[in-house]
Formats: sequence, structure tokens, C-alpha cells
Amino acid sequence: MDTQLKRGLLEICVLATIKNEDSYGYKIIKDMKPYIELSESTLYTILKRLETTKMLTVQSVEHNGRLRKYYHITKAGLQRIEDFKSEWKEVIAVYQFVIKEDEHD
Amino acid sequence: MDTQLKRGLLEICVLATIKNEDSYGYKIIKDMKPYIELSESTLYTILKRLETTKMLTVQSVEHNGRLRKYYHITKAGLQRIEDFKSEWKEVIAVYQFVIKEDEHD
DNA sequence: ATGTAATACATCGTATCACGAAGTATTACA
DNA sequence: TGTAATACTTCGTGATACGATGTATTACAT
Repeated sequence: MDTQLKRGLLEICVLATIKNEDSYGYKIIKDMKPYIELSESTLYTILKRLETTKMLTVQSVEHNGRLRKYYHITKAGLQRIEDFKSEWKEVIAVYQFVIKEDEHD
Repeated sequence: MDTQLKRGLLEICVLATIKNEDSYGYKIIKDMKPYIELSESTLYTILKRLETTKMLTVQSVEHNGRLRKYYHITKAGLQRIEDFKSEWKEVIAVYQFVIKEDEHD
């Protein structure tokens, strides 16, 4: 998918991925893959940002002797998804405008 | 609209605006306004970029003693819109994933 | 006549952000 | 013994939306 088009979707998609169940970096990438691909450097940048903006919280959990960082969505994160849904109406309006066929007169 | 969300839409929206009729900067902004707002600096940056990538051609036309730069979409520009339509299927898939309700088990 | 808004285009600097490259470290399996 | 998969991190770069600012003309109101 075009990089610019992804910009508005990546962050919200990460939130959606951890919405129902806490998850960690490597798994988030795999879960998102069918819908939208992103590199590790991109994901960890986004996770850090979402943490800074309090959209999620982090907890390190030991797994097989190694630490895994589990991410948990916050109320603000859930609200962010709701806001996205509202904004989507505007996006659809733009799309309709773009695909509108020529009115041959 | 959120800046990030706009990133994937602005360029294509400019092309859609001039698709049926050649237009110039100031008018493009006004025509786009109901769907998506952008500043003059943003638009002229985009127009320059679309010219560089051969998505449109420019022609200066005298109007009321002043020069207006009219922009005309090219074949490549029209193709760009078609490509966007194709890509939209992926965008919708992402959206569906984001709004998917929790499966309470 | 004087001021203000609208029209029309251009440039500069900045902040945000996706991403490739590279690195560290462990586990699993051939 | 080597290679892939797992897991997280840092750094530098390029793309791009946007505010600020500037130039210049026309139109209209005070």
C-alpha cells in the first residue's frame, strides 16, 4: 500500500490489533500483516508514540526466560478508535468525490 | 480532518478536481473545500510535485491582465486516479478490521 | 481617497512520520 | 555448526503538510 495512504491507518490499526487482547511487538506485526504491512522500526516508533500519548500502557512480562513487552490499550486509546470511526465519514465523502464520473454534457 | 489521514487523499483529490476541467490554484482550493481543506502553501507544493511527476501540465493564461496558471491532467494523472481506486479495496479491508467488534466469548 | 477583502502565486523553515539499515540477544532446528 | 525465527532498539534520511511571510492586482465599501 502507498506510504502516504498508510499514514492515517497504521496507528489506528495497531490500536485495533491490541484492542481485544494485550499483545507484543513481534505478534502485532504478524497479526497486522494480512491487512497492512509495516517494518519493526516503524512499529516500535508507533508503539513509543502511542505510549507517550497515553493511548496504551506497557508491561514487561517474562516469557521463556526473556522479557516481552506487552501493550494494553487505554480508555483514550479506545476513544481514539471511536474518533477514527467518526472521521471516516469525511474520508468516504472525499472518496466519492474522487471516483465521481464525468458528467458528460 | 487529521493531517495524517489527509496525506493519502490530498494529491488524488487535486487530480480529481481538475479531471473534468482545467483549473488554477485559487479555484482548486475553493472547489476542494467542501471535501477537504488545504492551505495555499500545501496546494502549490502538491501542484509542483504533480507537475514534476508528469501527472499534469501547466499553461499560463492571461486573465484580466494577470497571468493565471491553468493545470491540465495527463494520461498518467488519470491512471493515478484508477490506481487509487484499486488501492481503495485494501483501505476498506483495513477499516473493516479496525471497526470489527469484539467477539465476546 | 483610503482602507480592506478577495484574488493569485511563491518561498522558506519546521515538525511529523515511515522506513531501511544495522545492532544485540536468545531459542529452535537442520 | 549454521541458519532461521523470535524480540526489541537506535540512527539517519526522505517525504510532505503547513504556518508564516511576501508580492501584486482588482473590487468594493467608507
